[in-house]
Amino acid sequence: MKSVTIKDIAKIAGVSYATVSRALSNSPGISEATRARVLEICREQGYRPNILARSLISNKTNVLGLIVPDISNTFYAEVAFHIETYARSLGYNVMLCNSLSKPEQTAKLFEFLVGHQVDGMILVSPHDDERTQVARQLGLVPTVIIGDCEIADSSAVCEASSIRLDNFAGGQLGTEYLLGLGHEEIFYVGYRPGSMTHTRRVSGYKAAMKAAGLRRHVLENTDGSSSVEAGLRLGRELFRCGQGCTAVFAATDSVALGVMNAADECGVSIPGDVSLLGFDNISYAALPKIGLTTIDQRKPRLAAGAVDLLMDAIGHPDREEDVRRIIRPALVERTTCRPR
Amino acid sequence: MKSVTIKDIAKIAGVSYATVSRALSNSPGISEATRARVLEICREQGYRPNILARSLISNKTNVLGLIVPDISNTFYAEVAFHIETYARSLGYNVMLCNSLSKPEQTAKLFEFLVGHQVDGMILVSPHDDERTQVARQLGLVPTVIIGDCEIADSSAVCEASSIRLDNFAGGQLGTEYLLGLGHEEIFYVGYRPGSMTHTRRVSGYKAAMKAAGLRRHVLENTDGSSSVEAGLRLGRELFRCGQGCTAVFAATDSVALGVMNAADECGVSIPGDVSLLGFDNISYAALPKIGLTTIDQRKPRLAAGAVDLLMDAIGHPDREEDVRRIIRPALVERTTCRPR
DNA sequence: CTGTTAGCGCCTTCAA
DNA sequence: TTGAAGGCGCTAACAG
Repeated sequence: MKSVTIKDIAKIAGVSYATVSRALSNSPGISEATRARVLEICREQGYRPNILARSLISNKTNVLGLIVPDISNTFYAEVAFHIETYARSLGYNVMLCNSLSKPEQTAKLFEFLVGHQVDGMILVSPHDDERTQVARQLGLVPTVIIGDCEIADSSAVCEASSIRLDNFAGGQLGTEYLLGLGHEEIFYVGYRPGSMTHTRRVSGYKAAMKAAGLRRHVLENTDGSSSVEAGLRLGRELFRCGQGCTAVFAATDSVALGVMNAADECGVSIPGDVSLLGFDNISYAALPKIGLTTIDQRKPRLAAGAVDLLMDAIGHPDREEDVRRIIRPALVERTTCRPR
Repeated sequence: MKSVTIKDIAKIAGVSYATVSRALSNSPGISEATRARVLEICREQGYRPNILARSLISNKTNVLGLIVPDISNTFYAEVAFHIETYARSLGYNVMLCNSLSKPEQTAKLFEFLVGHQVDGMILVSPHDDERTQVARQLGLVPTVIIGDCEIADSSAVCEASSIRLDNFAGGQLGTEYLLGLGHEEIFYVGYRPGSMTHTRRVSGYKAAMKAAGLRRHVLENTDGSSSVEAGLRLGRELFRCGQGCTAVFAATDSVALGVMNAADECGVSIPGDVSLLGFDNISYAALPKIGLTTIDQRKPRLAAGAVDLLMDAIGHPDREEDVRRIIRPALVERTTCRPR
């Protein structure tokens, strides 16, 4: 497994290291003859450049760090896929890490990636305390955050560019859609306090309901995270004491899935008795048996936007300003909503 | 963004580079006093080691390359998650790449990762031609393949250790389960020729059917890959010309999902009229509304096994033998199968 | 056009 | 206990 270096090639070709280096990097100032000969020898010997050594000099690795909570969650997996694909097309490679949404773990990973000299970092983080934790490290390397940059219940703001969906508009859009269908008793289920994302979504819902002169009903989820189980619990609660609800706007698709399950249990038909609207458009939502109508997070755009922002930040390391990109949400109609 | 180096620290502390290096690496032969002082200065200055430079000397990066077809596919995402988590616990980081199952892309990625001096490589590849492509590169770095190592329709074998599910046993196990439920007209749907994995699965099915003295029915999928759409097409074909089938054994869960959908369309009840068994146990299968009974791929074990094999290969680079680990399949009972 | 030299950031002998 | 010097693989001046 001993790898052949530029020196070995030089020796065989009977030239200096520098000449070999020139031949490899397409530098000018070398005759076609020697270049061809050197390249040929490289091929024969199975030479492959040591990218590390190269990076050490150029001070550029062409590697981006990417931290997501959990790659086995389809939402993050899709975002990661798009980031990787797009970054690669721009000549960058991605080093992916799972933070498990643990602040200390995130900080460690950040540290590690910086040590690895990544050219930039993308942090996907829906947890406010995670971002609070890395806040002080943000100056170390150009960073883009996917998600909210503000921290709920505080005035802190991360010093990094960011891109996110307009969650307020999403909450509004979804609510107005249900309103347009003739629903009036619309319940917002699964609001998770302490998350800026959730706070914005529910605000959109409230604003739309208020504008329509209707009563707002919010079921809070006090779990640490949104899950099918949380949705199931909340759904049971809702359907058991059936309060005349005709439509449910779930805080996330996972929660919606749980609500669906609860509806089955309680003999509530969706969309016969109750319409159900999700938020995120995770891939499960599109499954034939699910067919969840939902608000799309526009993952490809989110991913591409984040990479673009990062490229920009890398290109202008001295610029002292951050930019926030906010994407307009879109409604994906499937089969879980019906006019009243 | 200028990073502080060991030299800067040395200058400030008024010692030599070497002393700083010793302080950082816990080497013996340095007084506690200076060590403490140096470390303190490092903290103050925000020093962080350049892992690249370190790797250049040690000839070890503590990075593993991981190539999967597509991380947005939940199956690979889960495997990747387990690999990353386990590898990290062993002090390794993972560099993840999506091959899109394109042989040339895979070869390029392999090349890149080798150039990056990864200590080892894990290749998840269900496509025979992809492995054919990288076969010649396998000697460059310790490699473990997750999946079949043999190539269908050829006698070629990859020179690398490998780990995979016992697909033959899985085919058998599933078939025997359906048999035990009293089914006799069992159709194997979605066999994809040219894939060793599929070939093994269908062989298991055939063997079990033969042993029971029953007729085998195999519906081939001539698409390049297994998908919900392929399953939908095959399911329609099957249910339209209803040949007395009472149970379907789908080649993969994705195919099973498509079959479910086709059943809905054709007014066939699952499991009322027809039992449905999948293969893989992707996360969709566990969703309440799906509840697919299936053969589990045991992803955590697959992942851990692959990493263990790789660690072993890295530890013994001169060993000239490959090992094949084959995992026993397990049945996951949910709600899509019923006694006849 | 080609070779020599220095150095990227770090570690590791070998002396002192 | 500490310092000086060499080198990992490669690039980038500067000479020749």
